[in-house]
Amino acid sequence: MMKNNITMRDIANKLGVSTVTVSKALSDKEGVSDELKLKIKQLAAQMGYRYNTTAKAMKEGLSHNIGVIIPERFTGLAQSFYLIVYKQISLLLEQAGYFGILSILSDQDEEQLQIPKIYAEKKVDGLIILGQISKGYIQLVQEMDLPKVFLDFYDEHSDIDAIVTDNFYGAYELTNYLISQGHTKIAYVGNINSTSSIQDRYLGYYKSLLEHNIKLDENLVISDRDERGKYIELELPNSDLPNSPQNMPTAFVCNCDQIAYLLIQKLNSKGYAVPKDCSVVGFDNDIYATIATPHLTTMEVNFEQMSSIAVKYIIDKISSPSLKLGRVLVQGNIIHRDSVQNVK
Amino acid sequence: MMKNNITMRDIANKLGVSTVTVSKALSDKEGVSDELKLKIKQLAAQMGYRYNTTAKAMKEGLSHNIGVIIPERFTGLAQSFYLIVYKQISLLLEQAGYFGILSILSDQDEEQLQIPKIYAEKKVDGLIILGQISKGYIQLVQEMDLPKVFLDFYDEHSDIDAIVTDNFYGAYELTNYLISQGHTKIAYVGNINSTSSIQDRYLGYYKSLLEHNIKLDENLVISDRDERGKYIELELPNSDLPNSPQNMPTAFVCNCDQIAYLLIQKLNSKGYAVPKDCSVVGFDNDIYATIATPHLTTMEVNFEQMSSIAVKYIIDKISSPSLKLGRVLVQGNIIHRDSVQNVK
DNA sequence: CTGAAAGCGCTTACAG
DNA sequence: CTGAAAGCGCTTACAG
Repeated sequence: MMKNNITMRDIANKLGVSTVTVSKALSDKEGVSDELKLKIKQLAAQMGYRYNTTAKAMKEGLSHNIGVIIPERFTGLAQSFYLIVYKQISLLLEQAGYFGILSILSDQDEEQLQIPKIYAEKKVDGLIILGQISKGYIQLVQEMDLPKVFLDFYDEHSDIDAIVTDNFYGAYELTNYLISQGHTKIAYVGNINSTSSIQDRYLGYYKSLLEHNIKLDENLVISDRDERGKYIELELPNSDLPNSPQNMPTAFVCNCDQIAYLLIQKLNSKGYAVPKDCSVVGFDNDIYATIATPHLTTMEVNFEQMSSIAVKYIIDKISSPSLKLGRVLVQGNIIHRDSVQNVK
Repeated sequence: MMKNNITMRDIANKLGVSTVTVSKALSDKEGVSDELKLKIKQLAAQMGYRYNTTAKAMKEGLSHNIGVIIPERFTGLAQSFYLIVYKQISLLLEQAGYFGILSILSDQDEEQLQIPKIYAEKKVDGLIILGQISKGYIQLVQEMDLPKVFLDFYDEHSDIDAIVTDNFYGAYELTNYLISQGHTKIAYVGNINSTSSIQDRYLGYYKSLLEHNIKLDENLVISDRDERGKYIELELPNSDLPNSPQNMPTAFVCNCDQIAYLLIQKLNSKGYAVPKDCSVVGFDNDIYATIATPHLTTMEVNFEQMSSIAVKYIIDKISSPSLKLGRVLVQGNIIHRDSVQNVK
């Protein structure tokens, strides 16, 4: 293959200087006269010189790439939210002089504990894991010899640093808000054994009930997905008795906007209007929040801040491996829309 | 910074052989006895050796990265479709031994003809440009010294290879279908000067009209966005006369599903029901197709095939720079749903 | 079957 | 202010 690469050597030869001088001039280091520096820069531009990052990487032993691993199940047409977060991360990385490499983790690779190529081939200096992975895979990641951080989930049994939205407090606030609007019979929708987020949101909901002396009713905890994360048909309490609204909750705390969206469809199909008959709140403030009719009152997750902390941390950790972050909780923000009715 | 890197040197030293032998053994090359080869592989695994791609990249002058440039305006919450395509591309690249680096092109960088970092720093061996860029930027890309391909748009004035869906034929088919259902007064929705896709879809619509001896009515060509791509309020024909349905088209060919979705809302707000009063077809089969009520009859774009051609081509082109692809048209596929009424 | 030498394009540490 | 030497971790071409 023909290559017409311009290197520092070429510039040096043309000017009768050494590559050392060219290197110093191009990176604005001391030890070259201003005059020569200018001449070198001009010639470089004129010759179409491009800096070879690979050589630098070789020298430093650092690729200046950060890997972002996302489990495939979180990247479908309907759930492209993490891809938007990835975009954000890649932008922030670039501003910091790094580049992101996306690695989609298939269900199969996750199950078979397949080591990601980006790690096995030393493609990256650090890893951001975006989206809950299995226990086994967490352990695999933990043994990897580079800085890593979990984003949007954590694991209580490993000490990998994690950045999550304040799920607990968010659901707590949302439930408090429903109660302030006069609701007392409030359901929670989500499989509370499937991810740490869903579980923590559930606990926040529960805390709010406790504080208001409302007894937790297990019949009002409605699962939304199987253990593999696949959505299942929602079962309304008393769904076999469509005409007994007195047994229905007056409000639903959904673990995410998409489920809130699906729940509303289900409620409508059973003859319940939202928010007239039932109030519904979501979580995430993603695209489903404004696709739903009515638009959802929900908890906005501050992904920009979360991404920004993740990027800053992972880069800092490359130069200071002893850095510890622990578990960072990023506060969300209630967005008031039209899915909650005041029943006082 | 402490580094505990295992290199081929370390393995070689432990075994009292040369790095050449280790290199050959690990990459299954000839010239090492099977016995020694096995011993080397075992020791490598045991020592936790990871292959250093950067060294290989240095040697070959090839990074084994492919850059994917997406203009920022195509990556919003509501339009994350290209990010899903990016995911697909990154998966295909990984299968082929490459990695994708996403580079989001901001409006500002596009306007100021800022050279992408991934190019200036020789981070990538090839470039996939996903989504229409400005004329000026096309020229900048054209001058770049590496293989590149346009995905989902093309430019008639440059000879960069391009892979697009068959917009022309797709809109032609969709319009034919509407006519077969008895429609004759058919509008087109889209700014026909904004992108090659919208323009070609318009021309396909027009060809169908011509073939059926239906006169093109310029009042039925409705713009949907300004020259910067920002959506504008849709103006229905005769929208000032809400009660004169006799002047309304009975069908609308929309340049994309999102606009079809917005159009339906607009129609509803003016008192027109879809598909009872007006039929609507979309294009893309993206998330808006099933968010809309009714669900849209639309043209499914075969992005999997398009991505796969793009990846294959760019990789082939790295080893055979003289390769030419021209403009590849990938056929779409009509998806029949509920937004078209037979009016015969 | 095995290995010494050279080189990919930079940078660092040192000498002048 | 300027540059010769060495080295980052591999691979290729050649010699034995």
